[in-house]
Amino acid sequence: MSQVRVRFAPSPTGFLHIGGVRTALFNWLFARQQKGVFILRIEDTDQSRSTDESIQAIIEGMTWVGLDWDEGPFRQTERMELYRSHAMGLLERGQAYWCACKAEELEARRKEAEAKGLSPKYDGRCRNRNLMNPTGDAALRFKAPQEGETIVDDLIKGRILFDNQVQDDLIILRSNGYPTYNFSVVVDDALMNITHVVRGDDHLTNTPRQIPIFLALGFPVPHFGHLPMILGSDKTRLSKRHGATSIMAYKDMGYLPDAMVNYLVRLGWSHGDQELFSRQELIEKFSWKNVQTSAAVFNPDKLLWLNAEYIKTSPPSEVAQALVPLLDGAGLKEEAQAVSPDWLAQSVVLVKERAKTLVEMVDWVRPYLGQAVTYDEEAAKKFLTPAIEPALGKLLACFEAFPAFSKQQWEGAFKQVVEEEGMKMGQLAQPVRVALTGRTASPGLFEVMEVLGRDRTLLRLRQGIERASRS
RNA sequence: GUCCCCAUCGUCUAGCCUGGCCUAGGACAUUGCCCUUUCAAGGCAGUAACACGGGUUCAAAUCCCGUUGGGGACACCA
Repeated sequence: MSQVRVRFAPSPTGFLHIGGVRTALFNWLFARQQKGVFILRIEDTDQSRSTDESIQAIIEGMTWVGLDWDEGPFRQTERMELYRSHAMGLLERGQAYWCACKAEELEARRKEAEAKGLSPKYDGRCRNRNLMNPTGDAALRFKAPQEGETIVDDLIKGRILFDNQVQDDLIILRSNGYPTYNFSVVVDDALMNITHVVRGDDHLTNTPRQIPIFLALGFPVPHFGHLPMILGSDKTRLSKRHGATSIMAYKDMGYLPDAMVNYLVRLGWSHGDQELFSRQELIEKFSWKNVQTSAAVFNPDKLLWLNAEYIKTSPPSEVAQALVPLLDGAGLKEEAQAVSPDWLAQSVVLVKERAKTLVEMVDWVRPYLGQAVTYDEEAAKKFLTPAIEPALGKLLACFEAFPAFSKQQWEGAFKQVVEEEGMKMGQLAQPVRVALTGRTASPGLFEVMEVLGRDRTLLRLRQGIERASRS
C-alpha cells in the first residue's frame, strides 16, 4: 500500500480549540506510526471570517503541543486557480451547472419549505436550464447523483449507507468566484494525495456529499474516519460556557503539553486499563480499532490529575524550563533570572508533589526566591510568639555552630532542642516553618533548608526570632 | 421536519466483533482509615454502571428488532 498521507485542516476563525488539537493529534499519531506524512492545511476560503492572527494561533498551538507537520502550512486562498479549473472541468463535462438563484431567494424558499415541514434542500430549478453565466454573478452547483446510495466505510464507525435521494446539489463556486468548503476540501485532499481523511464527527454527513465529487473529478476516494465529539459537562457541544477551550489558555493555566496530549488522546481512545502514555508509546499503540464511537465529556478534574502526574514524573529541568514563563508572568522575572537553572530544577523537586499546575507551582516556589520572606500575617501571629522565642534562639545557636548545612546533623540538633524543651515536634516545627517560608504549609523543613542554604536559613531564623520577640 | 451517529459507575473507559472466565475490571472525582513536623504526595478500604422493552439462545453487557434519550448535519460557514 502506498504511503499514508493525512492532514489537519482547521479554519482560521479564532483560537485553536482543544477539539481541533485532538483531531490533529489522532492524525499525527497515525502518520508517525505509519511512517507517513502529516500535512497542515489552513482552510481560509471564508474571506469574511478568516484572520492572520488565527493562523498564527494555530501554528503556535500546534507547536506548543509538539505536533509537527511535514508539509504546509498550505493556505487555500493561495490555491484558487486549482479550484476554479477543476470546477470548470466539471461544468464542461456536464457534472455541474450555473445557478442564477439569488442567495436571498434561496434563503426564503428554504424557510418556506421548513415551515411546511419539508426538506430544506435545493429544489433544483436551475439544474436543467443550461445557463451560461453571462453576467458573472451566478453560482456553480455540483450535479449530485439522485439515485442509489453512497457508502462510507468509516475507520471508526464502520459501514454507513446514505440514500442519494436526500443529497443536495451543492454550490461549489460562489458567485464571487470562491470555492465552498465541500469543494475545496475534495480538490485539496485529492491533489495532496490524502489517503485517510480523519476529522470530527460533525463532518460525517459531509462525506456522502464529497465522495461523488471525488468520483466526478476522477480521483480515487480516500479512507474516512470520523472522531466522536468532545462535550461539556452538560453534554452539549464544548464551548466557552464550559471553561477554557483554547489550547493556549491551558498553557497559561500552567498545564504541561505532554499532560494535555495524554488527556486528549484518552478522551476517545484507550489501550486496556492504561492511563499514562509516553509519546513513543502512543505512536506504537495507537489504533483506530480502539477509538471510541460515542462522544466524550471533557473532564477538567482528570486533566488536572494528569497534569499533576506529569509535574511529578517529568524531568525536573524540563518542568523548571516550562515554569519560567509563568514566573515572569507572576512578576518574578528578576528573581527567576537571578537563579541558576539547576537551582530552579532543585526547587521544582522540592515542591512538585504539591503543585497540580505550574501556576500553583509559582506560588509554592515563591518563598524560596529572594533573601527575606514575606509572612502570611495570620501564620506569623499564631506561631511567631514570645513564648516560642527561647526555643527558636536555642535552635539558631545550634545551627550556627555548624559550618555547613547537613540534613542529618541539623535534623539531629532540631530533635535535641525539641526534647530538651519538652516539646512536641509540631510545636517547634510550625514556628520554624513560618520563619523559613512565611507560611504554615511547606515541604519538609530540612528539604526547605537545603534549598535555602545555610545563610538564608540562619537569616530567616533570626528574622523570625525578631518578629517573635516583637509581637 | 428529514438524514446520520451514539448509549457500561457522576466522568473517562475495559469487556461487545469471536455470547459462558462479568457476583461487570481500571482511572478521575468522592467517603473513611493509615502514614505524618505542616500541606501535599503515597498506601489501604468503601459508595457507585450494563437506558428501557421485546426477541434469539441451555446461556446476553455482549447478537437482532423496537422504544426512549443524547449528539450531529441539512448555508453562496468550515
